Amino acid sequence: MVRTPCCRAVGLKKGVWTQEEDQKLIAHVQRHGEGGWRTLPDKAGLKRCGKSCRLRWANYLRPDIKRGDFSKDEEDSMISLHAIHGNKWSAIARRLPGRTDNEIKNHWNTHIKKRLVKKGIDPLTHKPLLDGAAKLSDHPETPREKTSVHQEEDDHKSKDNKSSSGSSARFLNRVANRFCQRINQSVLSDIIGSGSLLTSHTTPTISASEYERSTSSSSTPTSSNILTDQSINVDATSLSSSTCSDSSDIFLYDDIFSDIEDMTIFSSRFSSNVVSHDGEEFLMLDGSCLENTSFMRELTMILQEDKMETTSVY
DNA sequence: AATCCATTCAACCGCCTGGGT
DNA sequence: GACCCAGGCGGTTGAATGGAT
Repeated sequence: MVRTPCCRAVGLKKGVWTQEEDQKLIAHVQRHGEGGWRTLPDKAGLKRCGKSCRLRWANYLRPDIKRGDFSKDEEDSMISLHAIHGNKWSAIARRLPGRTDNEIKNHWNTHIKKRLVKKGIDPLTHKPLLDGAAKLSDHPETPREKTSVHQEEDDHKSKDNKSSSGSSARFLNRVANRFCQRINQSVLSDIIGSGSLLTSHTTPTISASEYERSTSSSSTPTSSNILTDQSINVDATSLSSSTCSDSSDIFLYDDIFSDIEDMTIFSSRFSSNVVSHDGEEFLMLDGSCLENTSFMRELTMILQEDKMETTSVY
C-alpha cells in the first residue's frame, strides 16, 4: 500500500538545519506560537516539511530544553521509568523535565541499553538475561533490588536482601503495602498536579499505624507465600471507580489510569485467594509473582526509592 | 596521513490517534 | 460512520565524528 506523504517532497530541503533556518523557525514560533506546523514553512519562509519544523523545534530549538550529558539521577529515573512505560519515550520524557523523547531514546539505545546488557539485564524486560527469575535469589545484579546501572555501591546491601523463605513474607508484605501506598500517592500527585479536582473523592491511603501493623513481626505469617491483606484493598479497577465518581472525571483522568494499567495486573493478583490465618486476612501469593513483570518493576522502584532501608530490618 | 570501523544523535519516515466536518 | 487533517509517536537512517590501525 502506498501512503501519501505528509508533505510534498518536491523542492523541500532535507537534512541538517542551518542557523538561518533555525532563526526563521524561532522567530516564527515566538511570534505566532506553536502549532499550525503544516502551514508554518510557507509562512516562515522555510523550504521544509511541517513535520520537520515541528521536530526541529521540539527536539532542539525549544528554550526549555536541557542540553548536555544525562546525570546519574536522570539515568536512574530513565531506567525506572522505562521499567514502567517501556519504549514509550514521550511518557518518559514527560517525567524528565528538559529532556526530549528523541534525546532519551537515543541515550537509551546508545548508552543505557548496552550497560544493562553488559550487566546481564534484559533492557526490554528489566529481568536477568539468563535463567530469569530462577536466579533471582543469587544474582547480585538483577533488578530485583534495583533497576540501576549504578548499583555496585549497594552490592553489600543487596546481598543482605537475599531473603530466606522465612523473611520473604515480611519482605513481600512490606513491598505490597508500599505498592498500595504508591498507587494512591501516584494518583494523588497526578491529580494534585493537574488541578486537584478530585480531592474530595480519592481513595484513602494507608495509615501509619496500619503500615506498622502490617510490617511488624508479630503479625507476620511464617509461611512465605502469605501476604497480609490489611491494606491491600486497592484494585486499580475499584480505584478507578472510587476515584472518579462520574463519567466526566473518568474522561479527565483517563491518562492517569492508563499510567497504572500495569498495576491492575498486580492488584488483581492480590485480589484473589484471600485466606484466614490467626484471625487475620491474608492473601495467597502466587509464586509467579516473582515473574510478574509489573510486580518486579514496582518492587524495583520501591526498593530504589527507600534506599534499601530494609537492610537493617531483614 | 590515510583508511577503516564504530559510535552518536539529529532528522526522517511511516503509522496511529483524535478532532472536526 | 466515513473521511480528512494535524499532530504525535516510535523505529530507523545516515551524516558527522572520533578512535584504532
